[in-house]
Amino acid sequence: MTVRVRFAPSPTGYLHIGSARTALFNYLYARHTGGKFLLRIEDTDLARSTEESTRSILDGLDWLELAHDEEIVFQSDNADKHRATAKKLLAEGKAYRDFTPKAEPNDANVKDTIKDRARANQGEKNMRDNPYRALSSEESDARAAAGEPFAIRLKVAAVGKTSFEDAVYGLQERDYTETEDLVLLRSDGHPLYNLAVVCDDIEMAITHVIRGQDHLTNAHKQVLIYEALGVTPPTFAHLPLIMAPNKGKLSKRKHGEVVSMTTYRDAGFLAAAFRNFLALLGWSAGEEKEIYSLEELVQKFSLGGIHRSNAVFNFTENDPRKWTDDKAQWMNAEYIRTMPVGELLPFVKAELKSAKLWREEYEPELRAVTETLPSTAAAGADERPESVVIDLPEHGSYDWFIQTINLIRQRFFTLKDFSSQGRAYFSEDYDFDPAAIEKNLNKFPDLKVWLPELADRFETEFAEKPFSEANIEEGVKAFTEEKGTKLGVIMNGARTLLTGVAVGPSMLSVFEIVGLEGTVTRLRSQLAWRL
RNA sequence: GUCCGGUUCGUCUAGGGGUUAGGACACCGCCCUUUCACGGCGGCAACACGGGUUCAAAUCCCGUACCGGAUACCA
Repeated sequence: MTVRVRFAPSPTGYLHIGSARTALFNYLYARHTGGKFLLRIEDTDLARSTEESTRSILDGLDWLELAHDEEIVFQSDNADKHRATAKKLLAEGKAYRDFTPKAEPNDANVKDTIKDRARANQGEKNMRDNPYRALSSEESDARAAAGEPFAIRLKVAAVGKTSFEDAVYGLQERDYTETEDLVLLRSDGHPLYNLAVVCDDIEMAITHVIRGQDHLTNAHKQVLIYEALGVTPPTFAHLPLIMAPNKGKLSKRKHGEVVSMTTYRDAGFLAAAFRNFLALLGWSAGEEKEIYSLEELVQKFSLGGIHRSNAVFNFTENDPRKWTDDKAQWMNAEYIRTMPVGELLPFVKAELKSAKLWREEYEPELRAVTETLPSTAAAGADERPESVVIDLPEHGSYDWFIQTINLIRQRFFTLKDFSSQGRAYFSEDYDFDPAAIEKNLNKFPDLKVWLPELADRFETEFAEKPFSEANIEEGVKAFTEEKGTKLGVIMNGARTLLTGVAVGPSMLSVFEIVGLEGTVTRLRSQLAWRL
């Protein structure tokens, strides 16, 4: 039988990290088994569901590149079928009408109210004491015909237990006395979650239900409905939860943006890196390896590798450096630094475009995506050259662009860095970091004269000679000796003027990448000095 | 309360009767170096607790503690 799984979010907010992982695991399982990955929007809670939220969830899945098969199912479209199913169970005597007036909704702290009620019922609560359970069908029909409102509840047997084999948590058993006669249909005719899920899963021919562990007890209720319907339940696989650093609930309200997928997209994360990170939160292939391509994840994924214990998504509020999980940040940096540059290029292009730094000269990118480019191969490559600049491509050309990206990405963490820290490589209009000025320029006032002087030297010296690393090094060293200063003073001063920041690749590479003309102009510029 | 689940470095985790308890991130140190958030090398750091079974327990069993989930005419 072909595996069919589904991701079934309720559209009451953006795609958060927990749902994203659930979606990913469903996707991986489907691809691993050659099955189908379906999407169902559980929008039956009219009050809370929004179209905007649906769109945002779709955006998130799209960003993570978790493409679904077949048409999206909107649960609200199936309400009639759900009602029909409830009525069928009623007709068969497997459910009954409950004429108890609907309890007052206490919106305030529903959760607490429920808990208090449950605690109050402790010990002696008989789940089968509903007076309408035993009402004769004649009387029930009569009261319904008279227009008396009623909910439809499933008639759960008095003795016995539900049981199923969870693919993650193993054999799960629950005594009937722990489960009340659950409501299938509200008195206003609105079908309830457990009914809707079972009906839809049957209709969609779902074979494996992979979802959060918070649904474990729902699974028992759903098994009851499957049994009443005479349908074999699917295989359940419940996932451990992702918790906040204090091991409490990770919530949108309390933790805000860190839990939203769009945050990561907007912060310059690569979907591949985030997927990789997510996959390792609650699942492991049982080997000492961290970087997995999507293909490898698909190939190695198994329900058996899913953990039973919750995982903490670790971050520190109010610490800009640790605004999100360290490992996620590292993973992203690792991808940016080591993935084939051809694969990275489209993302860099998008980033530069949005920062208005993209030039048509960089364009012939098709070649890049298909060809393997100079060194810095895939993740796991044994060596990372300090500089990958090999020759002197025309400044601003396509080849120059590739080499520049390859050079600067070695110290980058996100795609955003290409347009912020890397701005000076693509534009003459870049800012100077005051700390860099202080550290590399102000401390050595002589540089105000020396650097323009160096520019003159470069201009004459490289009129004929190629402006290449070896030659530059020779020139700068001679200049340094003449001035009786240290190489670092000149280099770091130049770095600040040329790039605006105090950190970056080897200065020789920077000179070469910026080019003779740019270097000369920037060394002569007094812009930074005025700050 | 009751039911269900969980507990290995700060975090993600490997290991499921005999291991110096492994890796990754983070942190710290050293090296490289013109800078650095790159890279290299190294360090710190964990089996929740108590019983039992066994020649031998992180690993199996029981209990306790703690954490989480569930409890609804929400999804």
